[in-house]
Amino acid sequence: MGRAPCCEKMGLKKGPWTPEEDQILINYIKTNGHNNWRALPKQAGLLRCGKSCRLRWINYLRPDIKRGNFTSEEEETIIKLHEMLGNRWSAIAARLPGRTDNEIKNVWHTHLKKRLPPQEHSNNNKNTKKRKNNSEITKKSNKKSSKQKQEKEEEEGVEQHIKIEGTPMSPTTQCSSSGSTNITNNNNNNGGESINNEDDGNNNNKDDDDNLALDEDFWSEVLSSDNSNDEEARKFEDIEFSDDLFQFPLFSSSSSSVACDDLDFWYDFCSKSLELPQL
DNA sequence: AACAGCTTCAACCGCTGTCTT
DNA sequence: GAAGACAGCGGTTGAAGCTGT
Repeated sequence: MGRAPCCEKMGLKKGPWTPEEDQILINYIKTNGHNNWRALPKQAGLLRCGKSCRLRWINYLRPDIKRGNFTSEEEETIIKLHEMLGNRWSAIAARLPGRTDNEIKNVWHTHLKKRLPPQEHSNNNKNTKKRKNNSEITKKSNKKSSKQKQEKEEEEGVEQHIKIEGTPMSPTTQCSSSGSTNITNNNNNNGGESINNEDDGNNNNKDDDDNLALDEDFWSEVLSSDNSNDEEARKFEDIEFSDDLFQFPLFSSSSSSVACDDLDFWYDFCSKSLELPQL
C-alpha cells in the first residue's frame, strides 16, 4: 500500500499552529467543509499537510470541543471505558461528547493511569494489541472483516451496558436538573442509535461531512462532524450521571468474564476513591 | 533568583483500514 | 484481485510551563 508523502518532503510547515493559521482553517472549513483533507491546505492557502489540518481541527478548532479540566465523572467514565475497550481512544472519545481522543489519551497517561494498580493498566493493553495482531489476518480477509464486525459488536455491547443503565458519560453541563426519568425512553426512541455514533462518525463521516459542508448553520451543528449531534447533546443534558454507572451489568452480571475478573478491583477502587458507601 | 527535574499537552509519525480505479 | 490514495488511529515526542530545592 502506498503511503502519502510526508509533509516535510513537500516543504510544508510543522510545529505549533499560529492564530492566523487557525483562523484560515476555521474560515475555510466554515465555508467549504472538509471533504478532502489532503486538498484542503492547498485550497485554503495553508502550508500544512492535510493530516496536520485534520488534527488541528479535530483536536482544537472544532466548535464543539469542550475545553478545560475533565470532571471526576468524565474521568471515571474514561476509566471504565478503558477497562472495556482498551486503548481505543477514539471509541472512548465517541462516548464523551466534546472530548477528543488525543485529549483523553493525554489525560489517561498523565492522570488516570496512575490511579490504577500497575497490573491493571498493563492488562488494559490487551485490546490495543488486537489491532496489530489482527492486521495480517485482516489484510487477507474480506474488506468487511470479521474483526471489524467483532469490534462493532463489542462496542455495541458497551452501548448496551450504557443504554440499559441509562447513564452514559457525563458532559460537564449535564448534571443540571432534570433527573433521569426518561432515560429509557430516550434510548428506545432512538432505536439502538442512541449513543453509538462512532460508526456514523468515523466510518461514514464522509456523508456527514458532506452534509455539514452544505449546511448554512454550520456553527450551530455542534457535535455533528464525528461522534454526536445536537440531539445527542440535549439527550445527555437530560440524563443525570449517577452512581448507577457503577452498577453496570458488566460489573454485576455473569455475562462478561472480564467483568467478573475485575469486579473486586472496581469494588475496591470505587469504595476507596469514590466514597460510594452503597457499594 | 536560578537551576533541575517533572508534568502536561499539542503535534507529529508511522501504521492500518477502507475506498477507488 | 492488485495497487494507489486517503482518512483515521494510537503511540510517541518535545517544547513550554510548573514545582521543588
